[in-house]
Amino acid sequence: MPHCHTLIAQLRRRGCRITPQREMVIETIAHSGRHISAEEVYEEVRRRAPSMSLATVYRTLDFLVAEGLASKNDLGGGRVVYATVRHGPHLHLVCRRCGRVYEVEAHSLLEDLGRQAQERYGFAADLQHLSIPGLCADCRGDPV
Amino acid sequence: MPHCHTLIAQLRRRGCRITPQREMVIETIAHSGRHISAEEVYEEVRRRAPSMSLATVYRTLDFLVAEGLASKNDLGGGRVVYATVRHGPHLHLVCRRCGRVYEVEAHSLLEDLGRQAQERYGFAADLQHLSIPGLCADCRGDPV
DNA sequence: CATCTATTTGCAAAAATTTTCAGGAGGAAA
DNA sequence: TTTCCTCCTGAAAATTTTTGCAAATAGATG
Repeated sequence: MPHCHTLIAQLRRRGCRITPQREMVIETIAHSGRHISAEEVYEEVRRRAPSMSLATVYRTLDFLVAEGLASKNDLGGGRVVYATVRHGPHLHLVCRRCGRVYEVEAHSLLEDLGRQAQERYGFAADLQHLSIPGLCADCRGDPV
Repeated sequence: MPHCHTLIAQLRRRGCRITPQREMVIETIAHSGRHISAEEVYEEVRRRAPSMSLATVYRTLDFLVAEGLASKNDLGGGRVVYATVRHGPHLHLVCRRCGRVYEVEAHSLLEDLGRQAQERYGFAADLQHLSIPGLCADCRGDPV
């Protein structure tokens, strides 16, 4: 089953309304297979439905994030991207100087972190696309 | 030495220019002792310097984040807050449903995570104000 | 299939954030 | 202290994101 269908099925199961607009946004993010900006989603969706408004794209993206089916990552410099939750937990190491994003595998520590958050605070952490700011190797060597 | 002086001294050491505007923004965040929005910083700063522009507040905040002296946290629902890096590493567990933010102590796992990022990827993670999205205990019990 | 109602949408206006650009000033060097 | 160069600032414009509201509609029910 395609990824977008899985997501839509989940929403149905929760009793959320599935509108053509929502489907298109979901399909667009899911099919892109990468992190994509609101503007890109909008452009893509407009090809199929020129009447679709940008506001709806934003609202749908927020909706998906609130439902835990998509992640929102602020990469700095006005770059805000979304992606569906799909792969296993992994990290985005976002360099606060050059803005590069290093996507790295989740290791056991991440899982431990999630387990601890659950056990200690009853908090179900979304670790699918966790962003961590910092300084990358290149920028550390070039501090000025 | 007051916290804001420490921050300013660090910037000087790095060769950054210290302007009155930057000092005021730094003092405002540092003295607030909490997470504060750009708008709040602006209002506070304007009392002392009515000519200060909002654009400068935004630029200065971005600058501080890029320098690693402040953190920027998107709490969802249009709430974006800043804080100076001060305490040891700690987590913000941000509920994606109700928006509440639970500030919890850093545990050893967080330090391990930072160490691994450093060792494996040469990435110096900022763990002072790490935000993790998820679902809080209350909202898990009330999924609809 | 027709009806009903809470949700969702599009549009337009508002709010938030970033950029542009012409001065203005921090601070290194003389 | 004065000069100079680069970076910083204010103001306005541009861009991005959110919101209010009337109209439209998904999905439950009869």
